[in-house]
Amino acid sequence: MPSPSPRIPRVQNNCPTCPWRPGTELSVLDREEATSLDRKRTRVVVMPGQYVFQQGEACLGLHAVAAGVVAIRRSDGHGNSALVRLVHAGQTLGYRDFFARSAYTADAQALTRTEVCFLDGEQIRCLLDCKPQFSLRFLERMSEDLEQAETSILQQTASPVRARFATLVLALRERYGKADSRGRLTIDLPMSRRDIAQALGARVETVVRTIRALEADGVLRSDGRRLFVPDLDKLLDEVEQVEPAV
Amino acid sequence: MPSPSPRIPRVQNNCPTCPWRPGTELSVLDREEATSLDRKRTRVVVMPGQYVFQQGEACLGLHAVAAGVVAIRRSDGHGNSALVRLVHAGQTLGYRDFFARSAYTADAQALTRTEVCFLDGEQIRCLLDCKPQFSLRFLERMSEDLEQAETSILQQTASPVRARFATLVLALRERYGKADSRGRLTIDLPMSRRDIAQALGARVETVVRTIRALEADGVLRSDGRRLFVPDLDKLLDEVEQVEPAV
DNA sequence: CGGGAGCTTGACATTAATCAAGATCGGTGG
DNA sequence: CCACCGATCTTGATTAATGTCAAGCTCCCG
Repeated sequence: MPSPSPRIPRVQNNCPTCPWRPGTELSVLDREEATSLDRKRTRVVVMPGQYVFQQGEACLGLHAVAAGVVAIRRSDGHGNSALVRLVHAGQTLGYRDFFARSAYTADAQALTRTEVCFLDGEQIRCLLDCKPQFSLRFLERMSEDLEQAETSILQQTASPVRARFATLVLALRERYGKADSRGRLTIDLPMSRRDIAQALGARVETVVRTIRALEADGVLRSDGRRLFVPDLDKLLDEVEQVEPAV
Repeated sequence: MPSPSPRIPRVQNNCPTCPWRPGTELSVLDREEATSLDRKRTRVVVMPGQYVFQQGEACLGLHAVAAGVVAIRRSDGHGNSALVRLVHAGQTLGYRDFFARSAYTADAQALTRTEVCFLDGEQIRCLLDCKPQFSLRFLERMSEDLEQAETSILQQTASPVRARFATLVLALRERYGKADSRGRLTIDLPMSRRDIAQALGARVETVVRTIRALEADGVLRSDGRRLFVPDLDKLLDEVEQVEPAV
């Protein structure tokens, strides 16, 4: 079933029984460990536009998204910023700077109403020390993120905005799309034009025009944040590059 | 010859006494552990242009660069590729796909004559399991790499090629530059124009013109792979963006 | 010497950014 | 309920940055 989080699961208010835990790095913890982690856990509700953390703040532990979507942004001092990644319900958040023992080097901004648990750093470090599999899970997780970051670097120079947009839509499909019986796809984008632009490394105007162009070519139709994709293959074609035959 | 790495240290042919080890993630190993790792260690010499590993190959362990420089490249199937990072003597190599338990997702190409040790995966996994600090060191290392990758994503859209080139040169300064008594800098780039272009996400022609422009503005002089920077401040200024006063 | 790879330059094409209005949407207070 | 407001989205005209294509050049290596 392709509907990962249309309705937000009722998240239990403690770690040992948290329905998200099996899917996270915390899955390797036993009940006792989860319980002790839970004791110092705190949870906050973050409204759209608000920040879970911001660049420069001290990183004192790990976050876990219980509901909602969070955008990770990097910005320089000149008003430029890039949306580096989305973090969804059921994922841990802000582990990078925690492991680097540095202050936050990115902003985490809620895109929707979001609930976030905060896990005490000292306890996490303790678990990292005595539970090798815990570290290993994070090594895997960070590998994925690094892999995606590198893909994104390559794509930014190798593909035009149009193809990058298509790639983004396809990536969002799994979480935010649903197909009808005829295979036609509806995708509710979790982000604004501005966010899309920052994720693609382009300007808002360029994103809008790109969407128009795709509409003109019958690849999709767009209504605000809702996209209709009548034929997935056409969208997939957009990702491909023109390559002269040998 | 432009002597890329001034003098290559005489690297001992075994892990426990390897002069590089203290600076790597392997520094947390005790003598015994290093010795056992050494038993299955192999070492190869890789000539410029040759690959330590290539995209798609199975990843069976870790590499460690004993001498030389290795470029990590990602490429798509259309002849595009990006140079995502350089790995220098004294650094481990290829850990990302090892932790992800996947085949290599990048190429590692020697830029100079390079010597590389290969460490058996099974032994590494064993150490990861019983030596928490070993994993932690890799978590730190990967954090840095991820941080740099994200910086690079931002920079690619936030700064023009000229500023990106200046940033690259400044990053290479520490390893490949030397200053004379008057603070004038000479930097021997370890890479070709093509490599520079791929690191900047630009075309070779654009890189050449950018260097010309910097010469015209007196920021540096260039002779093949050798750069002269008469005034470091001017180069630092190139990294800055124009920002209107408040 | 000769040949090829890497480097350089020029002319030109193209993508995407910039600047400048509008249009639309969503919330808020009258 | 409606009018207004700011934020977001859209569109058009223009420009700037970079890519593309096509030569020549240079240097190293056989």
